[in-house]
Amino acid sequence: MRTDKKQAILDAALTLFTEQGYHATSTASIAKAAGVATGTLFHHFASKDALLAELFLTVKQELAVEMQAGLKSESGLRHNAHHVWQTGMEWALDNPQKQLFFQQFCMSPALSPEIRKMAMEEVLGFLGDLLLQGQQAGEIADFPADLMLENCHGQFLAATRFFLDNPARWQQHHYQDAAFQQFWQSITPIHN
Amino acid sequence: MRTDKKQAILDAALTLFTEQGYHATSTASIAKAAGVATGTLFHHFASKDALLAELFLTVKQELAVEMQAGLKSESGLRHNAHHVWQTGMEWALDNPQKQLFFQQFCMSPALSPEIRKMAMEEVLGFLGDLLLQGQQAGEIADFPADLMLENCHGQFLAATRFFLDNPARWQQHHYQDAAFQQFWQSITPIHN
Amino acid sequence: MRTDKKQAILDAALTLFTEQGYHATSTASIAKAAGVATGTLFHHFASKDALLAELFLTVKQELAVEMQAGLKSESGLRHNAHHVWQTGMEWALDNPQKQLFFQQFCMSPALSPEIRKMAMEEVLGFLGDLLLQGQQAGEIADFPADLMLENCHGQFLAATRFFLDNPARWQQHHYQDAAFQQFWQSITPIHN
Amino acid sequence: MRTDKKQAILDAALTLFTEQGYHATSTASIAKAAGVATGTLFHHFASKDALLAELFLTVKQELAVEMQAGLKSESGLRHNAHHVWQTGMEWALDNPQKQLFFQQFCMSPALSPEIRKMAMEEVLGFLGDLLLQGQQAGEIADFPADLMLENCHGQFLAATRFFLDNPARWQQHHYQDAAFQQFWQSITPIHN
DNA sequence: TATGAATGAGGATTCATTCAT
DNA sequence: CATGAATGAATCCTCATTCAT
Repeated sequence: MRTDKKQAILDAALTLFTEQGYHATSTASIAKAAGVATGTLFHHFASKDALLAELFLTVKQELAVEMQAGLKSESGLRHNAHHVWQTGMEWALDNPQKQLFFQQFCMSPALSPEIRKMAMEEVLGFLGDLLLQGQQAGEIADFPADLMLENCHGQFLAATRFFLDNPARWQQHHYQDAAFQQFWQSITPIHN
Repeated sequence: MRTDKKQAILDAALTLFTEQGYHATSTASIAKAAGVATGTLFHHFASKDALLAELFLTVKQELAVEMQAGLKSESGLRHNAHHVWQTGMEWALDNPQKQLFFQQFCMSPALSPEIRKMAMEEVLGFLGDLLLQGQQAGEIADFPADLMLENCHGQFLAATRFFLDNPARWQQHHYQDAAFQQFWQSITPIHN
Repeated sequence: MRTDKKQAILDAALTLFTEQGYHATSTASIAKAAGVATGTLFHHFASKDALLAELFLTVKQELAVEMQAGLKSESGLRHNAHHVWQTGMEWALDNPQKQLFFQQFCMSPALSPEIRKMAMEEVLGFLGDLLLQGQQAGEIADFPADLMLENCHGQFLAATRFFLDNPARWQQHHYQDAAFQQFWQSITPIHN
Repeated sequence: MRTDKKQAILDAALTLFTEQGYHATSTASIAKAAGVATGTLFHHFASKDALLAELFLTVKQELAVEMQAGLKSESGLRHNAHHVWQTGMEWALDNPQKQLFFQQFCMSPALSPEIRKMAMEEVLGFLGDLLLQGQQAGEIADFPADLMLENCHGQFLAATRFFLDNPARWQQHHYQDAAFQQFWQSITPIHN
């Protein structure tokens, strides 16, 4: 009951920001959609910017938690990589709103660079570790880690974009497999 | 002399939209930065939206022209792929403003979907042809073409993002090579 | 303990109203500065207006009490006049916050005219009596009483304003003397 | 025609600020009273604060010009002093709105200290010169100049306050005379 | 008494667009 | 073509006040 209205505001903002964009969404419309008064929004968030920032961090954290959940250190690297990729894709397809939100705002100047960086490190941090372990084990190609990380991120965004635009394809196994296969090939050493 | 002011407006808009975002940039500030009166902007563009659309198409076309310039049908596929990739990267690094602009607006709801689609097909069209030829020749992996195209786009965006953020890396050959290598591995058949 | 919080609110309001003005000071900021919850303010005062009114009357009364304290009917008029002037000045300099508050609000439309008039008569009432006695004794010039009263008030405000702006001057005796001397000359019969 | 609307805004602001106070007057109401759109106000003034500042300086300058108009260096000091006092009083009574405005805002925190100081020096500057000349000629009492200036200002404010509150008194010559006489006595040496 | 979340009307300011010059 | 004053709807945010706890 304490966080009821605050959560309602976050939910409404997620939908509206994603559908209309940050600037095109008025705080009044968010409040209305959340079923609260305009003042209430500003009781919980210092400003519209602060609302966006908190929303972004919240969503990003949710994905991060999800992806790290089933990692097992005893499994092989390929297995773990596939698990992370698959979990991420499924989360994105189960939460299209959130993925579209993320897709849109991870490049937008509406979000302050600090928040963007903070959110990125939260998710990409553990991925970086995975890559490094793989390189040491010789299972991952020996490209510069920072470049690879950015590339992985780019492929993940592209894949979710594609399947969100063409949901029917997600049901076809060779599409699912191709998406991961392409990703995996790009980061593994050239033979095998 | 005829298009002097129009060009000045386009230039100013490019910079301001990129730095501040579409909605955060007022037409008045664009006019001021371009050294013209507020009214002048509306002599050359029907609306702010129209200005953005024209700017986006202009920039996109510039990149498309650049990338297709040196293609030679008699060269091998890998050669041509590398040429396209390299040309694209160099254009992006030579025109950071434009690349950042593109990066930002190709996902933004500020741009109408029609314009976005129009621009995309202009660039990705010829790339799609390239991929198809490659698959028929067995030089490109047999993944679904639409998925691959999206993935290529994603990797290109990721690479430019990386090198624009870390310009010094572009001078290091192993970074340049790794970027292309990762891309190339992801689309070629399993290396045996 | 009963009036602890009420007094804290009055104190905080005095400071904030003086520094920022009535309308620029929110009740929330007063409550915060007083260390109480927003609602508490409205348990002790019916409204923000009522808080200002009570504060004004309180401060004004304090000055009135101070000035009348040492009056002795057996002393000469000049002595008593000097006593009142000096006491008033000292109070103002010892309570700069309160004097500034008074200075600001005795002309402001934030205060209802009734409150203003009530407060004025409280202080100026006994001064009017003093002046009248002096005129009857031939020690005070024969100017219209109402005009003189306003003039005295104006000179008092001017003097406190001056010494509050230039505190160091108050240590110089010829400044202190000159202030009173100017006041005294203005109300005594032509010196022959 | 150029300054038509700007002047209308200044006029409307003068009336409304004086009657309701700065914060209690909305920019929308000023625009409405001036017969212009809300946006127009902000086309001519950067902010509500800037409008107040410009208004204050304008009004103050008008008084300053008026008071210095008929000064003649060949006239005696008393003559000039009376001229300045009388001119000031008449201006105040002819422009009650402006005098009330000034009365209210010369102490209000709504006005920035810099603007206040600037305005004061404009008016009080030449008065300071007059006083100094008088002291050198032995016609003005030898009180500290800065203190005297503040005192003169205070008496002027008090007198205009009185006559604006009691307009009928201004028709009675002994009231007019008494006001000046009190002022004059306060600044002249003790005998004569 | 005390609290502080909730309210929603109201306020300052911005901005795309128009139009008379 | 070019100008820039004018427009007024729309926006973000504030704030005095209430009330359930």
